[in-house]
Amino acid sequence: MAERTAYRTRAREELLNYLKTEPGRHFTAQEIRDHFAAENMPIGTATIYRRLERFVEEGVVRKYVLGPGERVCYAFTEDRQCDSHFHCKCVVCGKLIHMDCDELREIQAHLLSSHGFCWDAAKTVFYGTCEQCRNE
Amino acid sequence: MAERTAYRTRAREELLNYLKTEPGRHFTAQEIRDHFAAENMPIGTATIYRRLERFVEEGVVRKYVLGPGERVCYAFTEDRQCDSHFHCKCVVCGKLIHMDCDELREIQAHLLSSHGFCWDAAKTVFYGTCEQCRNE
DNA sequence: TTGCGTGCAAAGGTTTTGCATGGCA
DNA sequence: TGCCATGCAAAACCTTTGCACGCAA
Repeated sequence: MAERTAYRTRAREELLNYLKTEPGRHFTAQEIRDHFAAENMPIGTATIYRRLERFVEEGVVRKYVLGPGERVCYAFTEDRQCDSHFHCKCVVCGKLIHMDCDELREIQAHLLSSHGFCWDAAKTVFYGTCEQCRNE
Repeated sequence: MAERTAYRTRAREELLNYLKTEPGRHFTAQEIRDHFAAENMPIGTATIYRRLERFVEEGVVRKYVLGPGERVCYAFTEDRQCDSHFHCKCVVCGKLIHMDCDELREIQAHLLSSHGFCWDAAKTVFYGTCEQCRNE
């Protein structure tokens, strides 16, 4: 497998730094584009998509969809072993909650051993209502 | 809430019948369009999207995304009484697995009590791979 | 100097919308 | 007859691609 030399460019650095400001948070391509445009140092759309895709290949960033009709988004992966990280989305306010939960990890094992289903946590989003919205 | 009268039209009937031929299987809008075009009784794209969306509202059809960059797709929901159990969708073969599982129910309680998140099982789908597909 | 990375613009593909017509109740 | 549903075409959107230039190594 031919390994290309990775160049350290402005766009590359800025982009990754931005994602790193909130590890685990999901950014859409547009959010990223708007951010840099607002900072008066725009990055081309094509570059954003291409770079993000490269980051995904390199395993530095993860790619998600949060629901039908939702856009693809990207998040900086703190740890490589991120399959144990779960997502809950509030259907009322739209908030996305990141959750690190041992019980859920056990369930993952249970689904596999007892039901034969290998659940991919990275692809799954729990829909429901968050505490705040429930209190309103 | 004003309830609109549902008209029985050709497109509506045909569309639903087609989805019913394989309950649980997910169809993309294009697959559907191509199917009817091939049968020499085309249905307009807009109609397909609009109808499907209505079916989703009515709870007859479910809407899915199978992964980042994948298209939205739709599947006929066999039973209406799906609140009491859980759904796993195989991203390889598309099979929808209905699951009655006490451990999952416990997790539901755990999410609520420990994380404050009220998970709606009817809206959530576990994505992963089924046993059969994993063995191939 | 080499060739990867970037930016712009254009293309591609999917989904939505507007509007006139058709068809069910 | 009164509306909802449909079809067509165009628009809106998001993402990808082509190409020339810039820049890191």
